[in-house]
Amino acid sequence: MDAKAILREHITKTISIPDDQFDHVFSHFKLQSYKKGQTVITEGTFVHAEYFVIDGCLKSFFINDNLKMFILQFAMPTWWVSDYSALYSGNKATISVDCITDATVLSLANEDREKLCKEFHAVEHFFRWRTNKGYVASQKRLLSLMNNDARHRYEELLNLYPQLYNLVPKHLIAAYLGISRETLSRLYNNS
Amino acid sequence: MDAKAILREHITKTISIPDDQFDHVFSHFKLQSYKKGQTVITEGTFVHAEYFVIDGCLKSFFINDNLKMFILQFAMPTWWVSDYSALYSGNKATISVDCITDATVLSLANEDREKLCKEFHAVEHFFRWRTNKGYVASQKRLLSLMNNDARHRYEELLNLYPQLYNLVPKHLIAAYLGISRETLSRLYNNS
DNA sequence: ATAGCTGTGTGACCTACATCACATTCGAAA
DNA sequence: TTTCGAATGTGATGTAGGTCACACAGCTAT
Repeated sequence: MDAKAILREHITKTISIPDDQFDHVFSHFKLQSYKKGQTVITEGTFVHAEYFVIDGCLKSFFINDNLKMFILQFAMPTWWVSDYSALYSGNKATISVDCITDATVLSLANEDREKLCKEFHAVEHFFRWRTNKGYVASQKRLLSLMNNDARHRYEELLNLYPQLYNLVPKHLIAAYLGISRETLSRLYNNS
Repeated sequence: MDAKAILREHITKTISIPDDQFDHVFSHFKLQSYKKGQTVITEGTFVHAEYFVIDGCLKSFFINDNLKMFILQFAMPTWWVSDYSALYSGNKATISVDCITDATVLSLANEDREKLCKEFHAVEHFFRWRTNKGYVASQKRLLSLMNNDARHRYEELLNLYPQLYNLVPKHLIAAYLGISRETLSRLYNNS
């Protein structure tokens, strides 16, 4: 299935949209390929677009003053990723996005999204629901972080995304869970 | 300023809307008063509405198996609060909402919000942006929870919402920060 | 093949915070 | 004004997870 079909299928889970309208919408997306390790959004620079993942795996992450990394999101196919705080506000990025594997994405510029939302009520509806889901997921993760210990969160993550176990280096999983790589290593080895 | 004017002012920060349209929108809201301690959403029951705070302070919270409480949000005037996970999905609530002080809110039923979003493109736009902001705030809090220690998060909270210090009992602030009330007490005494 | 880098395991030790127990203060109701 | 419960302070002690240090395995590029 090509990028266009994947996006179409993704969108039509939330709204229905006639072919010609979708063609118009799709014309605003740009297909981009990245190599493993390449950076898509760099902390400290302006953010112009958000990205819909077609293939591969990206991460959005924050690096604190002690150079410790925290991962906000692993972005798998059909997920959206960006620094939304920076994108919506027009400020410089505080988080970065890069590629854990070779990746193909569809990029959508901020002003194109806003233009499309204005043109088509249904597109606005789609993006409202996409963010709704993101918001709910983020709240869930907040609760889990406060409520559950590291082992519990680790099992939760692997249940939700079994692919991650083989796809993503363990120290990145630790950075997502909010624990050190050593603690993660001990979690699944010593009992 | 009455409830209608407060809502109008709140909405027109994001969209512009003619008087007659706003009147129609407003007619779907129901003004409700609660006493301190009253419950607005009860865990385990179905959720039908979301709430726009006119006056007072509410909290949305989760209680785990050990009866430990975690606060997701303090809802102050012009904030929205509900169990959005339950509201959007139609499932029973996993979090509760109650009143820290006497409170006045405008309730908006889920199907009325969806109806209004369908009727007026601008209303859909408004709700998209409201959720955008919530999503960004939630991500920020996630990062802070992973990145910063308790003292840092405490100061962050008080900077952002100085009113909370006098308005809200300390053990609730602790439940928001994800620490025990004892630890919070030690934070600002034995400094 | 060798060098070098990235990822991972593991021991020793440290620390922020939790938990438990009890004392104290304060505000609201009787 | 007394009483009672909710909120808060504080000491003693426990523990999950962090940090540091070092070992070693497996790629990749020369």
